[in-house]
Amino acid sequence: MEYDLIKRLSQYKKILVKLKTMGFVKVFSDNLSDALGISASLVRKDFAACNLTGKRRGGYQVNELIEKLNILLGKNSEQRVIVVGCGKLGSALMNYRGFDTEQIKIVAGFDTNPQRQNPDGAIPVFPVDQLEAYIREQRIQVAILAVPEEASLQTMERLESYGIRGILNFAQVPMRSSENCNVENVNLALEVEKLFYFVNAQQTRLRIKEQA
Amino acid sequence: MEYDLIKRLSQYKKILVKLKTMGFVKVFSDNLSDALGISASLVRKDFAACNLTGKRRGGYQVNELIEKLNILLGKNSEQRVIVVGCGKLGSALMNYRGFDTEQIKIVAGFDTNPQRQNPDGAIPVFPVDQLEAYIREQRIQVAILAVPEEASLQTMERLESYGIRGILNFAQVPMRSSENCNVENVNLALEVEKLFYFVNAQQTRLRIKEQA
DNA sequence: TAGATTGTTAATCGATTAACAATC
DNA sequence: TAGATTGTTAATCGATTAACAATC
Repeated sequence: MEYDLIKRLSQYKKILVKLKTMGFVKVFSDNLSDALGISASLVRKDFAACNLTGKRRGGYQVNELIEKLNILLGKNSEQRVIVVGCGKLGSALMNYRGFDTEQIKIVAGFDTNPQRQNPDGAIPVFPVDQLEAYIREQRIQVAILAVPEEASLQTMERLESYGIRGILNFAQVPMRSSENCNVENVNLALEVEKLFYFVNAQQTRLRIKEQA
Repeated sequence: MEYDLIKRLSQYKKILVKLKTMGFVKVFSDNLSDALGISASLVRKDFAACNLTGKRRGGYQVNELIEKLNILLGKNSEQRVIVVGCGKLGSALMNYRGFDTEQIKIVAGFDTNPQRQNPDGAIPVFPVDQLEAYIREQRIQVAILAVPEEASLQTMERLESYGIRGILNFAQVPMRSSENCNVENVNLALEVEKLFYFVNAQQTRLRIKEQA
């Protein structure tokens, strides 16, 4: 999975920004490995894979790393995203504060329900039949999908055909990525299930210990 | 990561339930491997690891699998969860439809803001100072954390000290699991970042191709 | 019996870490 | 120069797959 690398790149960047505010000019692979709980080898390997070079004795330049990581992560252009499906979850995501710090900007929402539409809002919400025009005119590449389960497959296919290249999918049914369109599935129920599995497993283990 | 196994167990279960409604009585490892896009060996290995046995010629009993998977995933008792932080995201999660089908029940919310409190709602929202009493009295083990970044660390520590064993964390700062408490971090900004990385990477690749 | 599928062992693969020569 | 840190190669580890003997 190349996914882990991207995740780490993003983590490196966050730490580097913090270090910069603390006055750091250079960092060593050891510093970053400590902060992330991974080996220094992996840090160096990641950097090498991304053509981020350091000096054999002087470590890596913080400024240079941040700048290059921003380019790699596409942070130098604004990251415009639309939200399709503006029910409770969708509209919560439209106002999610966690996006602000990451140059991610929700530019519009779309919903079939006229009561949720509001073309004049701070973040406008349009009817779904304007999706295609909007995506093509504004050259939108990434969408967050928060429609009810029934509509998810059909909506996903429409988004792909309109030229969307990346989808963050909150529908209960996980979707697979296609050649043109990368899909990240966020399955909240599954995450909660994992937690209960661990809680149960832990208690079972304790019970076995007590018996022994 | 044992995480992948749990994820697959949950996926197996979902498929098996569907197959059951279609009248299936038994399944072969081949059927499940096709549905999940993994090898049949892995299916058999997963089942062996969970003491789910089949017959050398007759495959696995669908009913038996579902039942045992439900026990493993803790689905036979109701999975009660509280939501801490009932802003837009938190209250959207309280009403998230995707939990219903998985026996996950949001039993209460907690918020410091009196305007959001509503002890008599369908899902009551209490002041945060009632957290400890509620968790201990109701023996709550799992919490969803959707508080603003400033409050996340402190709230997490409180939850742990009150006996919470699993936390689904929506705060921007990822938290590490401790011995007693398992933390799953949902970092929405990171997910969106991944998508842009792929979109960019794909376009870069195309550009390079064109130049060649 | 012959055929099919499990359960399990060995092989493969990819990701991470350890080690160390190159070099600042 | 001596010492420290990178960049890279070899070793390790874990997860997945392939293969096949056991057996229904």
